[in-house]
Amino acid sequence: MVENTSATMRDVAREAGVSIGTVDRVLHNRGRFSPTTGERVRAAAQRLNFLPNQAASNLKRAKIYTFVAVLPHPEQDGGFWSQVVAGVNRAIQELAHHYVRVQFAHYDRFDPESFEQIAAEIDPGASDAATLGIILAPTLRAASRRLVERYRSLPVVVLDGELPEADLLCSISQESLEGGLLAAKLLQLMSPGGHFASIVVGREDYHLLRRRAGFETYFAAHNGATPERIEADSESELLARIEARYTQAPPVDGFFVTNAAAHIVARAARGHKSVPIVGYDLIEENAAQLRSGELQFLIHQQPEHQGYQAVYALYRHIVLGETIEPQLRIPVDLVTKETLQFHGRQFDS
Amino acid sequence: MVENTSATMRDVAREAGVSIGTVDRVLHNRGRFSPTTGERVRAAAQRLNFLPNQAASNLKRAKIYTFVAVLPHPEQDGGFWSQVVAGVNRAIQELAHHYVRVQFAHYDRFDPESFEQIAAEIDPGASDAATLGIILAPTLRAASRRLVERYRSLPVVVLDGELPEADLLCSISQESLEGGLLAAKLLQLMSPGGHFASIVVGREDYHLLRRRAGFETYFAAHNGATPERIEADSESELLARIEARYTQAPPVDGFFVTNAAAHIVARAARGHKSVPIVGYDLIEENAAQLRSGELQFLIHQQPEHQGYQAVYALYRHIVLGETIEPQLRIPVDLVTKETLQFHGRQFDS
DNA sequence: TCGCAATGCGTTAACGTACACGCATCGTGC
DNA sequence: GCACGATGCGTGTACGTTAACGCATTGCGA
Repeated sequence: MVENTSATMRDVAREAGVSIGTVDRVLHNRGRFSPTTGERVRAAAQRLNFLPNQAASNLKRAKIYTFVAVLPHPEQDGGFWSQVVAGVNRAIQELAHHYVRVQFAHYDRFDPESFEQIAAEIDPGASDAATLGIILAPTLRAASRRLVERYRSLPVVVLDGELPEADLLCSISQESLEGGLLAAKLLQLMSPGGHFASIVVGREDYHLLRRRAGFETYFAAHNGATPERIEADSESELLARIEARYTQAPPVDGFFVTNAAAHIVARAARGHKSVPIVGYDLIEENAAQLRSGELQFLIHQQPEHQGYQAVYALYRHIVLGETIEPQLRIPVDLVTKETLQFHGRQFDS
Repeated sequence: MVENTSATMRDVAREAGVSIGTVDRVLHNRGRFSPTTGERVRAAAQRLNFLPNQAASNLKRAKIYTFVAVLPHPEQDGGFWSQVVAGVNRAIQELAHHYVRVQFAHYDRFDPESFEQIAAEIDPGASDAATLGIILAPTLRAASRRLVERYRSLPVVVLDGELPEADLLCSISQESLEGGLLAAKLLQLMSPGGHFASIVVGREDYHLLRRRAGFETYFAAHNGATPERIEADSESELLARIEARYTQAPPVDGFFVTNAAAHIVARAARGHKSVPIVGYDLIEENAAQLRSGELQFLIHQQPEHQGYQAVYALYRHIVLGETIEPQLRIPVDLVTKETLQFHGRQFDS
């Protein structure tokens, strides 16, 4: 399959008729060699298919790689972000001997000011403790864009969202359109011909708007219906809006909640005619309401996995120098009352 | 968070008042040290929270690790297994410099003889080329059990299935019950009160039987109905059985196909009244029928990811000496006609 | 008591790369 | 003709672990 015994610098040196010090300078482009020597060394490396041994290189360098994870406060969105943090921490554990350190910088998902503040604290300098890579949850679209722009030199991994037109190392996320399309199909199965509403909490979040777009696309293609839109800029505002909506006509036959706030919609629905709700994220409140039958379907987006993969993407790019796939698709993991039991002890009924 | 500068063997040696050679012998348990020294070294290691630096260890050892992947022929199950192979190959690529080699051993999923034959060829010896770990797809349950028993000394990673009562390093798989429960719920949404049938191709496959069990559990709990069972031992036999079934009463209102054979059921259904079909796996035929509307839902189980993770589980256990989670849950990734577009270029409509 | 084996433990040379040093050589300016 | 900087390249050591080697010390039977 793949040749296992790759050539070493010593081999290249012998092949090129120079010392391994020269090979090092040529391959790392740190001057002090003549053009002809450089050419000879590069040719030799090519010929022997030389690839540096990262283990050895790492061992010698023993430099500390600091990444920063820019995420909403862990307790926001019903603790959703703490699941991302857990995945980041698991990766840190595994990478304990690989000179990787991750700093957390948490902001308030509903306060762009707080984002700007922590963004300013990132140190992209050249010191030993300087930040070398960024993990970013782009719930605040404009501010996130500015962040990427500001630290243009640093690789950025975006998770749980998209940041179009930004220059990213990689984005890790579910396809937002996919979730919206699936939610639409499920709601239509549960209430054929019904009048539905999609809910976005935090208008700045591109990911949520795209989920809504997927949702609306489905109906546009299937029965030409236009679902209603409900928006809010905080969870308390959402609660009030849903309660108000219940007093108006026509009645809503089902809700698509584009983020973890489904439990709030279900709470507002208590005491009224029960309608199906499809939402996102396996946070505790949502799980409880799934179990009680107040929510029908949840789309889980494996936040733990996303956090874990984000750290590894940076690690593999920065430390190992590997090429990273620019997109990592997170599957649409559908959870119902019956399948909750397979999602970890904390949700066992 | 986590201390980054972990202690080295030299630190442990100083702390315990012995040489680093002794530390090595104690920590690797290769004799030639007194019980008291052993205790002192272990205590020192504990105190300093010593964890070996894998880069250094690997660098020195430079031994080749050979794994074997025991899988059905890639083209079986509509090419499903070639997707697993692709994931294995991706992992091999990434581990090119980490002294890992994987041999493929393919068997015929419907012929236990062929399994025994390749099983006999595994070399668990002590030579340099000896097999050090096994990746196994347990579609043939009894033979798989014998394989694990026979090479008891080797760690085994099972993927795309379960092998209860066997001593495994790790199993990577969707929860079979989960898929069955979800399929049942979807079919019931599509044909409320309908009469359904579950299909198992290859009675030896425990995974498929468990999926059926999940399916039947759902109905037992919800309306007390008992879905019908259809079985076959090859795809051609299945085709015949389904065609025959269409001539009998009562009509079936929906099929749950527990593996990739959904396209065969859909083919047999042509010309008859269309009923919903829920099946598994995003192979080409299934994707085409999903697009044409002959299949309604497919449960994708990320075969590529499973193959990739299987290699890494062995690598992390054998080469890095890490502790492996005994279960890796693969999410239930639900695909519909509308969301097919997000599953790679080959399925673009 | 001697001798040989077994046991206990320290020393040391790799593994492949990074990087600081330092020795030549050559060209240039005064 | 000498000093001096720039250029070219080799040497040596360090990173942390492994494992072979070999020097002590102890045990035990004769």
